[in-house]
Amino acid sequence: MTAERYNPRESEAKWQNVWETRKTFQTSNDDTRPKYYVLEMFPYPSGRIHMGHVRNYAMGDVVARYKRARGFNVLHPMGWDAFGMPAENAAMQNKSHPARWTYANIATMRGQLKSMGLSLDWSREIATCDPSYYRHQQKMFLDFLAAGLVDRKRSKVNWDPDDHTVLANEQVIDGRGWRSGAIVEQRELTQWFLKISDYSQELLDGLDGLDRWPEKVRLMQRNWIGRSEGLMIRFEVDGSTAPSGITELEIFTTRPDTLFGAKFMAIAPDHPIASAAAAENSELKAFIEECRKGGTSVAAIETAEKIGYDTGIRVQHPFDSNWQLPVYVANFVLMDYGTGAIFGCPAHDQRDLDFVNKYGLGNTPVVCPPDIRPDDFKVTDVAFDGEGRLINSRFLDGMSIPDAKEEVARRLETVVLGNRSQAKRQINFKLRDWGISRQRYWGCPIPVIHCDACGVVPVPVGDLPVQLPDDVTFDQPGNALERHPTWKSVSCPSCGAAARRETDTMDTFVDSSWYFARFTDPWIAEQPTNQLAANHWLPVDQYIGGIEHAILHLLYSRFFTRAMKRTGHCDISEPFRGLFTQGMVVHETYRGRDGGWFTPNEIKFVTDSSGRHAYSLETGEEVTIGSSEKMSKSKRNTVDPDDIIGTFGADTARWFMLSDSPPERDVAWTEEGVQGSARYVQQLWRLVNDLSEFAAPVGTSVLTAMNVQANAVRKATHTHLARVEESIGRLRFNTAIAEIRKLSNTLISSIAGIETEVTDAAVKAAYREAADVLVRMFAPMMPHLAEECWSVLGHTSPVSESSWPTLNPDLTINDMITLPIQINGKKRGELTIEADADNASIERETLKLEAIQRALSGQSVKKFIVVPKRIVNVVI
RNA sequence: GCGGACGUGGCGGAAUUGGUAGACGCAAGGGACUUAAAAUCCCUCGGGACUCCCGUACGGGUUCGAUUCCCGUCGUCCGCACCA
Repeated sequence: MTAERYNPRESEAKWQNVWETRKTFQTSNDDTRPKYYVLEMFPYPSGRIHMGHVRNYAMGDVVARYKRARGFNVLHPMGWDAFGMPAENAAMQNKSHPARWTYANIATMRGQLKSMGLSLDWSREIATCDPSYYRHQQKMFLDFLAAGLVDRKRSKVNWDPDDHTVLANEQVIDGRGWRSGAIVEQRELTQWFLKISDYSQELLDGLDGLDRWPEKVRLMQRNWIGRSEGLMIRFEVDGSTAPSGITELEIFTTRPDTLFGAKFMAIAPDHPIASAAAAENSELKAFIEECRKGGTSVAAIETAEKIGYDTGIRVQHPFDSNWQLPVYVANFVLMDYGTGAIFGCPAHDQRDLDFVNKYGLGNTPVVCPPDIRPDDFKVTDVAFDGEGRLINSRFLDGMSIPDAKEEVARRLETVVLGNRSQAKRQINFKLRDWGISRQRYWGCPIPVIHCDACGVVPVPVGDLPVQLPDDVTFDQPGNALERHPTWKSVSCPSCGAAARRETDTMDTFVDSSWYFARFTDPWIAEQPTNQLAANHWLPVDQYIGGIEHAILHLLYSRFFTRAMKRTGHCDISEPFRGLFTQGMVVHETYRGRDGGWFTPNEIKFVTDSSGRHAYSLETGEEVTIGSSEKMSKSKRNTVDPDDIIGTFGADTARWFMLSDSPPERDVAWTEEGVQGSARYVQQLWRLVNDLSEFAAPVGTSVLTAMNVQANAVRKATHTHLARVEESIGRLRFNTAIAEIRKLSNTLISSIAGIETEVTDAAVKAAYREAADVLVRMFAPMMPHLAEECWSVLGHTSPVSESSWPTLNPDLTINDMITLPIQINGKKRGELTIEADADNASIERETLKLEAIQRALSGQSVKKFIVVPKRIVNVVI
C-alpha cells in the first residue's frame, strides 16, 4: 500500500516527451470548438528565465489547461521580443554579433520554459528579430505611411546619452531613460512618428468597454491620454508694446469662467513671440537661455521654482478694452501643450498664485465657495479650485462655474477679431505622437530611402524585407548601420539616382505591438496576418503580464491594432479582451556588516527564543535580514528557476508560485514555502496511490450514493469542485489551491480509518469519482504529477487530453444546514435545521434553544430577522 | 502638488461582495514512531479576568447586523508630475 516517493525528475521529463510526441498542445486553426486565446507577455531573451517568468507562465498555463479541459480550442503560443539594446551591448563587450547572442539566449530559455511543462504550441514560435517577422512589420509601416498614419518631422526629442538614441515620452521615467537610467537630454532631430494622437479620443473611449481590465490600468491610460475641454481665446496685442507683426496672442484655457480674475499672460520660453521679443532684448534672451538649461534636469523639475520675465508686451482683456494685461515669459509654461501660452488667474490656480506672489501682481477671487460671504473671501497662499458662484465678474456674477464657462464661450464666439471668432471651443490631449526612430542597429529597419531629387521614397514592397547587414562592428558607440561602408547606398526606386537608406530602426515597442496577431497564423509568408485567422482568434481572451506595461506596451498595442484595422490587416480594434497584471516575485535581502549583499545560498538560518537569525555559511558572521524586495542581481536576492526545478521539480515551483499570495500581489519566495509545496506533492502522491486501492475500477459510474459515507465523499468532492471552478474563473489561484487542499485533507481523513479494504460498492464508486476529480482539479497547476497520478488510477490516455469533471450541483447543497443565531447582532448559538425550513419553524426552533433562552433572560423579542440559508438575528 | 489603491493573528492570506472574522498554508510549541536523524502521524496556536468579554490601523456615522458602505484622522504603497 505504501508507494515509493514521487520522483519529479523522472516523471516530468517523461510526460513532457509524451505531450510532444502526441502534439497535445498544437492548436489547429480549423477547429469548430469555441476558441480561447490565452497569452502571457512574451519574454525578452536576456539570457535565462527568472522567477517572474515562472510566475507569469504558471498562471497563463493554468488558464490554458483549464480552458482546454473545458472544451475550448485554446491558442497558447510563445515567442521572443528579440530586438533591443542589451544585444548590442553584449556584442560590444564580447566582440560578437547581436544575432548570435540573441539566438543563443533563445535556445537556452526555450529549454528552460520546456522544463516547466507549459502547454504551449511551440509550432507557432516567433522571434521579432527574424526577417520573416520584421519584413511584415515593414510592410505595415508602408501601409501606415500610405494611410497618413506616419509623420516625419523635426522636433524636440528625448535623447538618451548612454544608449545614444532617442526615447518616446512614455519611455522617460522621472527624467531618465527607462532602460539606461541616464538623465535624458532634449535634442532637436528629424524623426519618424506614428500618429497615435489621431486616436486620442478613440483610445480613451475604448477604455470604457474594457471591463475585464484592472481599473488601475484603465485609469493610468486615461490620465496619460489626458483629455481636457476648454476654450482657445485670442487676445489682441497692443501694437505699441510689441515687436512689429505681432497682433494677437492665442491661449488655451479650461477655466474661461475666471477671465475676470486674470492678472497676467504667460508664454513658453520657446514661444515664437518670446523669440521675437528676445531678438530686441538681450536680457530676455539670457532669461530664455536659462530656462532652457534648467528645463530638463531632474533637480530643476523637482525644485520647480516658478520664474518669469516681463516682456513689456501688453494685451487687451477680451471683455474690457481699457484693461491691459502684461505678457511674461515663464519657465512653467510648456510649448508643446495647448498653444504654449496661458492667461494667469492666481486666485483659482496654485501655480499662477505662486507666480503672482513672487512678482507682486496681486489676485482677485472670482469664484466664491458656497459657505463664505463674497466680501469675506480672500485668497493668500492657497488657491481655491472648488465649486462656487461667480463674483467680481460683471455679467457672470452669481452664475455657477459651468454656466459661466458656457456664457464666456458663447459671447466670445460671436466677437470677431481679425476676420475670425475671437474664441473657439477646443479639446486638448496630453498624448503626443509616438516617436519610433531609434539610432540603433539591432531593430527593424525603417523601409524608406532618401533621394536628393525625390525626397523620402518608400522601399517598393517587392524589395522587402530591408534586411540588416551581418557584417557590422560594435567597437564604437552609436549606430552601426550609419557607419556601415555600403549598406546605406542604394539607387532611388523612383528616379534611379544615387540615394541613401534610412538608418534609423524602429522602437522595439513596435515589434511587440502586433505579435499577438502574428501568432494566429505565423506561417503566412505573403502578408503580416491571415485575416481569417486573425479575426477568428482575436481579441486575446486573457492576457497576462506585468503592471509595468500599463501604459507603454498596452497603449501602443491598442493603437497599432486600430491602425492595422484601418489598413486592412484585421477587423478588430481592441487587442486584449481580458487583462491581468500579476505581482512581482520578491525575496528577503541579506546584508553583511560591511554592507555587502549575500545570496540566499550563502546563508544559514537559526531560529531560537530571540527569533530568526541569518549567518554567513562561509565566515559564520551574522547577517542582517532585510526587507523583501524584487529579485535583482544588484541585491543578490535572486533564486534561479533551474535550481528549483532541478531540486524540487517544475510542479513544486508552479504550485508554490500560485499558492498563498493573490496573483495580482507580490509573492515572497521562501525556502520554507517551497518545501511546503514539495511536501504536498508527496502527500497527494500517497493519497492517490491509496485511493487507487480503494476505488472502483475506471469507468464505474456513480448513480446513487446508497449510504452516508459515500454521500459524504461525494458531497465534499462536488462542493470543492464548484469552488475551484469559481476561483479559477476569477483567476484567484490561491483560493483554488486552498479548495484543492481542503478536498485532499477530507479524503485523507476519510481513508485514514480504513484498515484493509473497502467492500461497499457505493463507497468504492465514490472514491473512484473523488480521485478522478481531484487529479483533474490540480492538473492545470501540477500537470506532470497529475499525469502520473492519472495513470496510477488506471487511465490509459493522458489527463491533459481528458475533459474537466462535470459538476453535480445537487451534491453541493445540504439537506440540513447550520444557521448562526445572533441576538442584537452578537452570535449566541447555532441552529441545525432542514435547509428548506420556513421562517416560522426557524423562529420556533430558535426560541427552543437553551443558549438563546439564557441570553434572552425573559426579555421579549421585538423583531426576528431570518436571512435565508445565512443567519438569524433576534432583536430584543 | 494631483490621482489611485491598500491597512485583518508571529507571517502569506481567506471571508459566498452587508450575514459565524481568521479558511488554506508557513512558522512556532507539545506529543507519537525511531538507537538517532529524515520522513510521516496526532494535538495546540488572535488576546483576555476563558459558560463570558475584547478584537479586522484609529475616531465617528448608517444598519437588526459593518473587515465590507459613508465621513474624518494616521500610516504604507503605486501612478502622474508645472498639461493651463
